[in-house]
Amino acid sequence: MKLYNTLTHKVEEFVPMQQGKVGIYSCGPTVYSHPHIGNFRSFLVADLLKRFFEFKGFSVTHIMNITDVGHLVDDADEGADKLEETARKQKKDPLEIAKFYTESFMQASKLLNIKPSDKYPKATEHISEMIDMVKKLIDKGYAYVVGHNVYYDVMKFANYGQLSGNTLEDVNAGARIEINQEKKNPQDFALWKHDPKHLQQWDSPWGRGFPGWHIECSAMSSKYLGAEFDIHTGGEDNIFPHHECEIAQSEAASGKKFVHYWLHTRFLLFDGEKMSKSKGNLYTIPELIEKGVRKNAIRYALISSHYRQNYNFTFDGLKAAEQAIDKMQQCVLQLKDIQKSSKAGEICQQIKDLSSNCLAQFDEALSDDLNISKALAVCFDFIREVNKAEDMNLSEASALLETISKIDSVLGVLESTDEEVPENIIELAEKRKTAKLNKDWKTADAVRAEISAQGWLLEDTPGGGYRIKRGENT
RNA sequence: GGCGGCGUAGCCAAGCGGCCCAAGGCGAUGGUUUGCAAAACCAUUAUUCGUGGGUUCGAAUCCCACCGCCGCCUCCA
Repeated sequence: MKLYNTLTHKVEEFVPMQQGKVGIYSCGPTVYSHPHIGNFRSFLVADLLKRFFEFKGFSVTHIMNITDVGHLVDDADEGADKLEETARKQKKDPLEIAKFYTESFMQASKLLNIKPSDKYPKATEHISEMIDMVKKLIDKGYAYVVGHNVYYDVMKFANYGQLSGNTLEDVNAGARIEINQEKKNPQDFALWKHDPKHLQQWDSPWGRGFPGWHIECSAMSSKYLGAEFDIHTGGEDNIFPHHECEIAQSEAASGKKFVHYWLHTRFLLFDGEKMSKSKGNLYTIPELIEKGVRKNAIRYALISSHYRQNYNFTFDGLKAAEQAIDKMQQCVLQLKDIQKSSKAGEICQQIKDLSSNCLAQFDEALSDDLNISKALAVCFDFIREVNKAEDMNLSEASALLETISKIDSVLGVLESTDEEVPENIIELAEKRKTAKLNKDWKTADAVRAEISAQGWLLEDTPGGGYRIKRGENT
C-alpha cells in the first residue's frame, strides 16, 4: 500500500505501527452550517481509505472530530467565533446550533453511505484534555502566558513549516494579518483565548476563556489514537495553518512523532470555478437530491477522481455517474436472474480466474495511492467479461456476485436491488406478457408505457421473460 | 512576493522512460440482438498527450523556456 505523504512530499510505502491495524484521524466538520459537497469530498476520501484498508483485512480505528467551538471569523485571533455568529444571528445557544448542524452532517453522511467513525469526539466535551495539553506546553517552555491568553512560541519548534513548506520568514512576508502586539512573533498562535464577549467560556488556570482552534485535534487525537498514530486526513486547506500547528503542539507535548502519514484532499471546483458562498455553488447533499440527483451518483462522482486532483463537479458529471452505476447495477440484476433460473454446479476455471484477477487488480490499483480511476477501469473490464459469459450456472453467478460485493464494499455505490415491485406493476407486466404472446403489440406497448409512467422500467429477457427495475423507458 | 499542483479525445479521466498508433467512464455514430424498445455485445470516435527547444537508441512520461489554469500563505474540506 502506497500513499502520498504531504509531510515528505513523496509517495511512500505504508507501514502500520502495528501489524494489521491502522489508526486514522480525520478532520471533521465545523458545525455552524450545513456541510456541502466540498466538505464531503474530503470525508468521502477518508471513507474510501478506511473501506479499502478493511478490504485488505486491516482492523481500522477511525476518529472524526466535530468542531463545535473555536474557529474565529476574522484575522488576528480576534472577533467572533463562526458558531457564535450563527448562534447570535439565529438567537440560539451555540450548543443548540452545533447539535442541529451535527445532525445535518450525520444525515448527509448516511445518505452518502459513509461508514460511521468509531467515535465523533466533540471539542466542547474535551476542554479539560485541551487545558492539560496547554499546561504541558507551558511547562515544557513551548508556550507562554500573556494576561489571560496563552500562545504557542513557534520559534521553539524547529520543524515548524515542515508540512506546508512555509518558512517562518515567508509566512511573515505573506501575512495579511495585523500584528498582535501580545505575541512574541506574529506566527505564534493562540492555545487559549480570553474574550468576555464570547458566548462559550470555560474556566482554566488562565481565567475564563476558550481554546484555540488547533488544540482540539491534538488533544482528541492523542486521547483516542495515542500521541503517535498512523494517518491523519483533511482538506488541503488544513495543511496550513491547522495541521502545521497540530504537529507543533502534539510533538512538543509528547516528545514523539505525531502522525506518520498525512493525506490531504484537494478542493472541489464547481463548473470549473472555486466554490464559495458568494457564487452560490456550495450545494448540500439534500439540495442535490431535491434536484433529482441520485445519492449514490453523488458518492460515485465525488470518489471517482483522484483525491490529490481538483475534481470539477458538474451536473453532467453526475449524469455520467448515474449511467456508470446503472451499468454495474445491471450486471448484478442479470446475475441474480441467473441465480433464480439455474442450478448449482462446478465453477469453471474461467470464472474463477475472472474473479481472482479482478480482485487482485482492483487491490493493486487502490494500493497505488488510491488510484481510483484505475480501480474503476478494472471493475468495468470485469463487468464486460461477466456480461459476455454464457451458460452460467447458479454457483458461478453466485461467485461473481460475491466478487462484485467485495468491490462494492469499497466503492459503496450499489443499491439494494431487493425493492419490492408493487403488485399492480407485476399485474401489468403479466398483462403485457400475454399481449406479447398474442402478438398484440399495440397493447403491449401501451402497457409498457403505463408501467414506465409509474416509475418502473420493464425489460424483456431472452425466452419471453421480463425484468422490472426502477427507471423509465425513454 | 513565498509554497504547491495542473494542462491527455466532445466531456470526465488513467498512464509518469520502451508492453502507448495512450486504460476506463459518459456522450456520439454504425452493427448484432429485439415485434419495437431497453439492456447487453461488437466496431468506430487522440498516429497523439498546452507550445517550443533539449537529453536519450527511445518521451505523454526526464530537463529548460514560454503560454494558460488552479490552490494555499491564519474563515474555509
